[in-house]
Amino acid sequence: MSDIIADMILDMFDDDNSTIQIRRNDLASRLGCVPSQINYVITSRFTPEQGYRIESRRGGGGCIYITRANSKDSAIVALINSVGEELDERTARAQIYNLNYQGLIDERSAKLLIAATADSNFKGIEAKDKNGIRAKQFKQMLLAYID
Amino acid sequence: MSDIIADMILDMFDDDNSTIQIRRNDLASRLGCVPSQINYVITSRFTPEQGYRIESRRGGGGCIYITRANSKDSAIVALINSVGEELDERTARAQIYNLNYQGLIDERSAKLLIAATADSNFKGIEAKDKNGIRAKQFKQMLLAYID
DNA sequence: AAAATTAAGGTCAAAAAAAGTCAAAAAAGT
DNA sequence: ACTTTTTTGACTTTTTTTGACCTTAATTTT
Repeated sequence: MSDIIADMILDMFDDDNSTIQIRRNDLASRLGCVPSQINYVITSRFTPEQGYRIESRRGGGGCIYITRANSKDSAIVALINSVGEELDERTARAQIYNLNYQGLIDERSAKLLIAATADSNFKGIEAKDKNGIRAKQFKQMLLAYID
Repeated sequence: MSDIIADMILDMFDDDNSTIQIRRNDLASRLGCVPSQINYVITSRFTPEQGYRIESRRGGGGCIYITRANSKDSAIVALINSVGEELDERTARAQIYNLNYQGLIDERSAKLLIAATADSNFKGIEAKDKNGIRAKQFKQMLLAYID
């Protein structure tokens, strides 16, 4: 079942269309599965490591957006994969510096990334938590950059 | 529906026109919604924090005025100062959207800000902590932007 | 001029419409 | 047998929609 759901989602992408929109309940009832299975599929197979970014809105008219990185951005996706679950400030800085040096991101974005990942934003937060948040944000921001 | 209403309102603004006027009942019946939904949209999406000011007159000939703040340079600084110690995802989003709409930040930066402030980055973190981190990051990122 | 009527907009809370979470049970691999 | 992945469903949270009732202002009637 999960494969079918994943295929269905993949089929919704077409070449010029890097973002799709799904209604969770619709899709679930069309496929005859419970709605939460859609979440399962999304969280297990449409991860940042695979080059996908998820956004959603609850409430009336709500839906789930899935954005896919396109193939020319493979360098950034590769970097995302190298990050793992945690990321410290030093490493983040180095990566950002490098991305900018290689011309993969512009200077302003590099500045925003540096600002976001600075340790001073996380005062009082346990190391494990902050490095986890930083890793997630770093990946999300890079994905946002490329779409 | 609420999106349609919001768009309709946004469309009424043009460059030299920072105040618009709407007749609540008119707009509601034109769009086929109940009048109070107009209030809902206004209070949820045209808040002072987002740079809008609302005035209205009841009674015969009454109407609602919406004024958009058009402070140019120091607008970002003003916004930074208006953000307190905590910031939730929803408010962040609204502010980012507005900054971009008013041309104070570019689209890519808006995307990076949205990505950084997304709630999904903070799974498992206590509300107070995450809103604190978000507030700090938001301010730091905006400061980095205007550098 | 006062009273009544009509024409606005305002408020608030309940109901509905989504999506999210989490953990237990089931199935599939190894 | 044990481990990982999938399936399910009960419960939560967020956001939107709707409607009944309230307040204010302008207009009309007495």
